[in-house]
Amino acid sequence: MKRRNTQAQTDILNVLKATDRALSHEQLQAELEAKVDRATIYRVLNRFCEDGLVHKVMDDDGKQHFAYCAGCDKPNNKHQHNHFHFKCRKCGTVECLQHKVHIPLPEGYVVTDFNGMISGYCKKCAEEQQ
Amino acid sequence: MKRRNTQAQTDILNVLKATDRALSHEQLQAELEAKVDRATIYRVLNRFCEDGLVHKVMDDDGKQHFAYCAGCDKPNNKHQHNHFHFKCRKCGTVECLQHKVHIPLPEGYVVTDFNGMISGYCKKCAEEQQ
DNA sequence: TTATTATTGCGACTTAGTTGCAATAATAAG
DNA sequence: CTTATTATTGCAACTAAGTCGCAATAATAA
Ligand SMILES: [Mn+2]
Ligand SMILES: [Mn+2]
Ligand SMILES: [Zn+2]
Ligand SMILES: [Zn+2]
Repeated sequence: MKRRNTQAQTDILNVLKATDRALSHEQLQAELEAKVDRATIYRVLNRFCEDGLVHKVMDDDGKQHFAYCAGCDKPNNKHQHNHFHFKCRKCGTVECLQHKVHIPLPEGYVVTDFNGMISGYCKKCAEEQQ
Repeated sequence: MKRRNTQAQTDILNVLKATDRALSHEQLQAELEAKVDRATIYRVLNRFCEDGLVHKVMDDDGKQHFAYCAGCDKPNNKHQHNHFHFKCRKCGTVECLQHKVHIPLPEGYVVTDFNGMISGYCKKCAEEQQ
């Protein structure tokens, strides 16, 4: 399937490019002044993931967040998402952390995906807390 | 609220104690020959999590898995779940890996939870694959 | 200009997990 | 042992996130 250029796609990609955060569907839709259908947003995001333009992270509430691939590893031309994410329980932001991880696996195991998420309170919210 | 001893609870805990894996609701229910209601299973599991008896991990399909706390860190009497998990895309098992991780966070950030999950194929399934 | 087909919008659907409420039963009190 | 208290359970209804089928739209190729 050859990809086509559409407004919805460029709008969504621009929102993602404009931040270093991983956005939930909800957050993304809020940023899109142009009304784009829910299902379309999900389809576009999944296409971006397939194309390696964006990566998806699952938070511990089971909600997916999408981030533009900027700080991702590219060892010998292979794209890897082995970095951690931090989710603030108060303000809800999910940020990509720089820190890369390599976890030793039992012999014979094959890795296809990595999902690392730490939750807590970001500096701002931790201070406001009390 | 003081806890009471019930059959459902001991059954569920026994299933979890008998394995080193993190079980989904579905997998757990399959192990329970005694019919326990879906909602009850979830409530029991969440109670166990509150009590620090069990920990919950989210897989990248947004499905939660529960494991008995055996290999969890206990620095100065504080219970921590900073280990990784491996989920096999074929057989669906989620295992707790020994490997502990400490991720450096920006100053002022406060951690409350850790969720680390690697997906791929376990040795057995990788070999069968082809 | 027309044909091809990727993409969109809409609604219906699925799946995982939660919640309200009345019934049940574990523990404490008498 | 009997009764009272209330944590726990089962059931059904509900929620929320994400997916899917399908007809309409529109980007690209011919
Ligand atoms: Mn990436
Ligand atoms: Mn633990
Ligand atoms: Zn925050
Ligand atoms: Zn396997």
